Amino acid sequence: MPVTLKELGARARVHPSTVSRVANNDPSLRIAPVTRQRIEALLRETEYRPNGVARGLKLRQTLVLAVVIPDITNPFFAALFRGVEDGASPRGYNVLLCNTDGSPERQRSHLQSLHARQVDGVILASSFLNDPAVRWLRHQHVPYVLVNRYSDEAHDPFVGSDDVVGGRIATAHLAELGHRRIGHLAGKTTVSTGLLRRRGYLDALAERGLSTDPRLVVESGYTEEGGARAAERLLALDDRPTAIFAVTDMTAVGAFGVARRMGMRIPEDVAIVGYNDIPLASRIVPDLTTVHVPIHEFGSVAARLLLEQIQTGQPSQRRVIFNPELIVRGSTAAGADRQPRLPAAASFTTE
Amino acid sequence: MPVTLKELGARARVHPSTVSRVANNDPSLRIAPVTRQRIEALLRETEYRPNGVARGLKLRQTLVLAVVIPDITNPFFAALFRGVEDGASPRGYNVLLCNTDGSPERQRSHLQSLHARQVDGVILASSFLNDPAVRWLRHQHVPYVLVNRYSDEAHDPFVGSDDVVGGRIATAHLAELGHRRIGHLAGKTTVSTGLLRRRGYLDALAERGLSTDPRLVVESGYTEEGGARAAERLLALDDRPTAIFAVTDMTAVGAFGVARRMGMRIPEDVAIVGYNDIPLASRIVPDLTTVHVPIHEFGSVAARLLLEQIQTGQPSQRRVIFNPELIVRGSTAAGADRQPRLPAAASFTTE
DNA sequence: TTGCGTTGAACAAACGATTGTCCTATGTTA
DNA sequence: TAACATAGGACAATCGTTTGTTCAACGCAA
Repeated sequence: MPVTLKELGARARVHPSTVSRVANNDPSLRIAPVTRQRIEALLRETEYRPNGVARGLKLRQTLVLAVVIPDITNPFFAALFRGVEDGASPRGYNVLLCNTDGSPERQRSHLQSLHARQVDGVILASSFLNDPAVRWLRHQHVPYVLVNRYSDEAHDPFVGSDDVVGGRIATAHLAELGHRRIGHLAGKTTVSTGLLRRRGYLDALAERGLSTDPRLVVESGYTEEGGARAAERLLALDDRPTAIFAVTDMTAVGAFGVARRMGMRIPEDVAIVGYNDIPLASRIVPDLTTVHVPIHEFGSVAARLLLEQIQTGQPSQRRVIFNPELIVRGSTAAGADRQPRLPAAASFTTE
Repeated sequence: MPVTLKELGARARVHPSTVSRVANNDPSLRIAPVTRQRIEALLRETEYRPNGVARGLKLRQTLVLAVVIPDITNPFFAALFRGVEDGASPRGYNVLLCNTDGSPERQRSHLQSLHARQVDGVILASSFLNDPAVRWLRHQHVPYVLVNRYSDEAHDPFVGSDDVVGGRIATAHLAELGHRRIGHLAGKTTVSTGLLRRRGYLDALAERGLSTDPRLVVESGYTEEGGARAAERLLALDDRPTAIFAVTDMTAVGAFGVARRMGMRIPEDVAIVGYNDIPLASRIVPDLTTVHVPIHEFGSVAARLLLEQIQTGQPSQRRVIFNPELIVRGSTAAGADRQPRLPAAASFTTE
């Protein structure tokens, strides 16, 4: 058992509250220097650390945040988590991690549990459009920040990229290369990234007067497996696309596997573009053309926004939107120069 | 503010303790059916959830575990974490995640913070040989399980693979292929995996009477970057190795990059074997021959061992050692059949 | 009517820390 | 010398639950 204030009080022959005041350097405490030294010696000797649970109960602050994501084995979320921890840890916070596997039910149950645990705030990267769980957080006055996906436009603090622009530049790139039939692995329409990147895709096609054959847009979800299933459908079409824009890098990786199994060459038989620029994207062969977003910063900025709300006690509505940036690699350009990407200027807008 | 027992007591016109007993279904409670129903209705209506912090203080159990690892962006640790969460979450536990980046100082500071927070147990996958932090955990009576790396042979509950055997089969494989000069990216001698896999490497060479040129063994650490630096040294030798056994897949990936930059072909100019069989291993080109271990199970078994200790209140010394298994892929065998790996029988020994 | 067993709860003491208030002894000033 | 400051801490309430103990009221038997 760790030592308590009561024990220390007994050993120093003072009241526990006095030990507490010395430990916390309470300026309102007037104390004889000799007594203070006796107590301080004892604190050092016993390596006293206040019981965080008791402290949490009294102060109503646990110094714990939570990150809720679909799946930590997806490199995107691993990088995101690091960003959060790197932002929160120096301020004395520890971070809980909850995986939902994309299930609203598991998400809800995790959030309830986190609320009962009195976590100081939640970073949610698994929200749906019009998500009742988000409304519930708001209603319970749990400080929170949405990341990557949002729920209700402009109502929640949010960190992410401009998905419409991202979807557009990805698709435009394929069009510029001369592709006329461009398929889309579209995530889910119940998720903002799915809806918006698809919108960007459609915008780019419309701007160029290209066909928007509905069969070229297939819901894929966000897993490699889902990407594979959707890519199979796309590539099984009679008039199959010569290029594919995948809603995320992991779905693109799923498509890679399918194309390879079908004996198709990338990019000669089918060009592929992903989204997010996870580390894996530059290591597969051919390396993946993708839309770069600053994943680690998503996390650290979200942590900052969350801590701000916690400190002020005020819910915020700040939205930090990063500009996505196309990274051209081998999956679209056969002999693509392998130019090293310059570190992006921290270009973003905040509203 | 969530509703409290006191408020509910007032509303139901009973003492808060009575509400608590109804909520917890205390069998020692004798209560009039009508009163019980009134309280139960109120509990449902308000969706009462006991304050976890207060509960933790009283019950001395927080239902929080912690996982301490070097870096979650390393896919090995991401899979490990999923295993832990999948084992712990169904039992009502939440899991804190702490990254140390391999720094003993950060590890120590995280463990102290976790202890002050009264976490119920710790899963530690970043320990060193003879680690003072592990002794400290033992001394503080914090339930813990070491994973992948151990600190003091046979003293701690542990889940991992037989690293000597793993190192041996990896090296033996290269020797069987005819390689005479086999290099080793050796991790760190301060870490059990580094020491033991190196021992396996040396054993395999000795058994075949092959040279054990000390220049062929280079400390690499466990990051991709570290693997790259070490591989550079190895491949810069006049009589450079024709094959390399890397202590982990990530160091092998570092070596891949270097070999590629030096214009060497894998496996023709240099064959490479990794360790762990992370998902990435089968996706790079050529795909990586490696030593398979059940990463997700490492995590879930560790969670089980930890919860056992917590329930019994007794520290355990159980060690679960999985048999590693060689997966031959393209990084050692030019035309390697791409045979799908059969799911490994759950072969392991427990001591 | 007294006594006793039940029923149906209330009471109170923790868990460990924080913090506003109060108290006593010692000086100091008028 | 009386009144008053001040120094140096002690006291006690509180955060929300849990759980051993107590207690009033009632019914029933002797």
